[in-house]
Formats: sequence, C-alpha cells, structure tokens
Amino acid sequence: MTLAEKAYEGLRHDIIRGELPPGRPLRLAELSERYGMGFSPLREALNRLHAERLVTAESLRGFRVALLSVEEMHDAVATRIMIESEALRASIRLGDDAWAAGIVSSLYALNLQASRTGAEADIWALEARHYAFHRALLSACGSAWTMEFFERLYAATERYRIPVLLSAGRPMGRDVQAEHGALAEATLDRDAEKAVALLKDHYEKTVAALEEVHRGAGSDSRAAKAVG
Amino acid sequence: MTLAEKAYEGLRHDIIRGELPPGRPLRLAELSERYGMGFSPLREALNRLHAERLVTAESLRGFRVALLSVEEMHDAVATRIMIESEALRASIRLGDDAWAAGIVSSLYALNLQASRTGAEADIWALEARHYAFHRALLSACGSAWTMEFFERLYAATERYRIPVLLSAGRPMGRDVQAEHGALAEATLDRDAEKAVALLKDHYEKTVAALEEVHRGAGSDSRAAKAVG
DNA sequence: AATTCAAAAACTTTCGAAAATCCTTATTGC
DNA sequence: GCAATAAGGATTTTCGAAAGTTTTTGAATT
Repeated sequence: MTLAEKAYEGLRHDIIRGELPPGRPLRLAELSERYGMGFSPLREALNRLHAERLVTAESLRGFRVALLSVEEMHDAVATRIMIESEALRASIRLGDDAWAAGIVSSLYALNLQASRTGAEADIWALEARHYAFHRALLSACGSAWTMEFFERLYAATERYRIPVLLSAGRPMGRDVQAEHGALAEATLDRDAEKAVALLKDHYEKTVAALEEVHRGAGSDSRAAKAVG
Repeated sequence: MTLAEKAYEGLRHDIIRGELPPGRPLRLAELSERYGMGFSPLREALNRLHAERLVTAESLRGFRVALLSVEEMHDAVATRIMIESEALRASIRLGDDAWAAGIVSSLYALNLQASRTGAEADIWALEARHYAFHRALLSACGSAWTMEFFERLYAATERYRIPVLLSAGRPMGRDVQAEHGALAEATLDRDAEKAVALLKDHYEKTVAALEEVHRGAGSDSRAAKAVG
C-alpha cells in the first residue's frame, strides 16, 4: 500500500469519526507530523476527499474538514431514502440465497455487538456492523452506481451520527435493533412495500433524533458531543 | 486558478470527449508534456478523477482512462432514470417562475444550436446546451446531493454518446429535439407523470441507439467512431 | 525453441526545497 | 488616533531529483 493510500484511509477515518472536527483547517505541516509522511501523498489524499465532499478546498488557502449542517443532513437522508428504497426493491426482486444469508448473518453479528455493554461495548465495531447490515440489504440490487451512491451517503450521514453514538448510551425511547429485525424480516419475506416503508421509517426516526442534538449544538462536533 | 485545477479540467475535458480514449495509460511524463506542468498538479488531478471513476488507478502501476462497457452504460442510464425521475417530480412540485423560465431559455438555445448545419454546426456547443437543458429541468429539486449524482451520471453517460455524436450526422429515425420539446412542455404543465414517462422514454431510446454502436465496436472509442 | 534469471530501462511514488500567495503585524503618513 | 501600506512570517503550490517498483530486454541454460 502506498503512502497516499494510507493518508486517504487515515484522513477519511479521522474525519468520519470526528477526530478531525468539521471546519478544522487541514494544514500540511500538521498532517505531515500526524501521519508521518511528506506533503505529496497528503495532498493526493486531500484531493480525493475533496472530490468526495468530505473536505472543502479553496485555491491557495488549503483544505478544511467539510462543515456539517442540519439542512445538508436532511438532504442526505432524503436522498438516501430515495436511492435505498429503489435499491431495496431491486434487491428483493433479484436477490438469491447468498444475499438472504448475508442479511441474516450481518444482522446476527450486529445484534451480538449491540447487546454488549461495559468494557465489551465498542462503538466502532458496532458502527462497522451497522454499515455491513445496511449494505447487505442492498447488495443484490445489481447496480454499481447505486452502491457507490449508497456508500457516499452512508459516509456523509455517519458523520452526523457519531457525536450521538459517543455521548448517548441509548437513543431516547427507541429500540433500534427491533427496527433492524423488522426490516430484515420484511426483506427476507420479499415484501418490498413493507420493507421500504420500514426503511423509510428507520431513517426518519434517526434523523429526527439527530436533529435535536445538532440543532442546539451547531455544526462543531465537540459541541454536539457535549450535549449528550 | 492553480495548475492542479487546470490539470483537472483539462484531463476531465479530454477524457469525456474521448481525446484520451478508454483504457489509455496516463503516463506522467506524457501528461507533463501535454499540459505543460510538473508531476505534482497532474497527480492531484488524477486522484480527483479517480475518485470520480473517470480514471482507474493501480498501486505503483499508475493511472488509465476508465474503460467503457455496455453493462456499465445500462447501469448508468438505469440509475439516471431513477434519480432524475425523482428529481423531476420534486422540481415540478417546487419550481418557481425562474425555474420555468430557465427551462424555456435553455430549450430555445438548444434548438437554435441543433438547427445549425455545415460550418455553423458545433458538436461541443450542442453538447453544452444539451447538458444545460437537462440540468435546468432538475434544478429546482432542492437537493444538492441529487444534483451531484446527476452530474456524475451525466458525465459518465456522455462518454458513450460522444463517438456517436462525432460520427453520425443524425440518429436513425429519431427526432431528438421533438422529444426535448415534449419533455419541456409536460414539465412546464406540471404534469409530473407524463414528464417522467417522457424522460424515461428519451433515455431508453438513447441507450438503445448507443448500444448498437458500442456492441459491435467494443470499448475503444476510436473503434466506435469508425463504425458510424 | 522455450525457460529462467539478471541487468537495464521505464515508470511511479515520495521527498525536500524553491516559488508563489496569503495573512499578520508593524510602520508610515495624515 | 486611524487608515493605508509595506515588511515579515506562515502556508500552499509547484518543481526537480531521488528512491522504489514494475516491466522489458537479452543472455545463458535446459
């Protein structure tokens, strides 16, 4: 793996998880220190992330971590619902046994991690399995473009969820695992309309919960974190 | 404007227009000569284009212009239909007078250019106006994410259309301008179902026409060009 | 004739410094 | 005292060369 690829993965990781908070200037001297490499691979990574809208760039004034905003979150979630609804319908239509088995296993792994508490709890392991589950639902849709957009939007919305995951022990009055279970069941029953309705509901509940946190806290993730 | 931005625009332009044909290795020494700059700005541009899937990259083996394939074209068009249908519905719901006026003026400009022949004909001016018209239709959808995906997919599908535009004087038995006119009319009448149906039909006719050309010719654009 | 291996060439990747630009601060002129 | 301006420092951008990797070439061997 080249240094530029390491830089890309490290920066993406640190931005999505909020270690590099929204709006933070990404100065090359500092990044060079942080990641232990020269300017060239860092600039290449920053340009890739700029194309993915995770960082903003201004000519001759460098890069910053892209800002978050409630408006952008609503747009991202609405677009996710549109794209994932179609992808879920297509997957239900086209999915084979391997697809169904993938949903069952990723849901099982997600539930296992979600049930762990105390020292065993691991937000990042949970997050990885959450991603894997949602990806598994759509994975039979047959469209590489759709899957790419799913990944872009997942990363964008993940940034809004992280502060909440870090602060709140448990979202208010919500059984997220039950929602995942019902969604998986409807999908495996090939009941497309029900599955799509549950998916939409799942995302709308999430965005409503996130909105409260981000409304008061502005777009700085550290401030958002302090709310919980 | 920095050199890296010039490199990005130049490369994107040349790739979409097929001057740098699919599969072509993008060697730094050659590009450095072609665009008159050093390696650094070129590599930055290539990384951005890689993130946009217009170029492919392999560790330590450099960059190439991304390949075309009939399968990918079908995926891109199907995804376009999905996303643009929703965006068109939203625009029809939300669009104001400025939006409607933008459709009228971009259609008029497109028709003007389309009617020009001989020395006045200009494929690239036509193409720019075609893009502007399709963008105007969706521009009131209110979703920055949707518009970004529209632009990505437009660029991806444009690559398939270029060889046909360059070779064929006029697509077989099709009045493309009439299709645009009907689409604009249904949209301005706020008849969402009719407009979406016309949009879908417009793209499916296009993909059918392109398929013939690309099937025989493989993915090399020069070969495709020779067919016309 | 085909295969293997080593050396050379081609090319990508990375670094460090130079050039260019932006931002801050101090100074000048009013 | 205050605005305009210039110097200095910080930062980004670009270049040219060095380092590292892959591919090609060609000779030696089977």
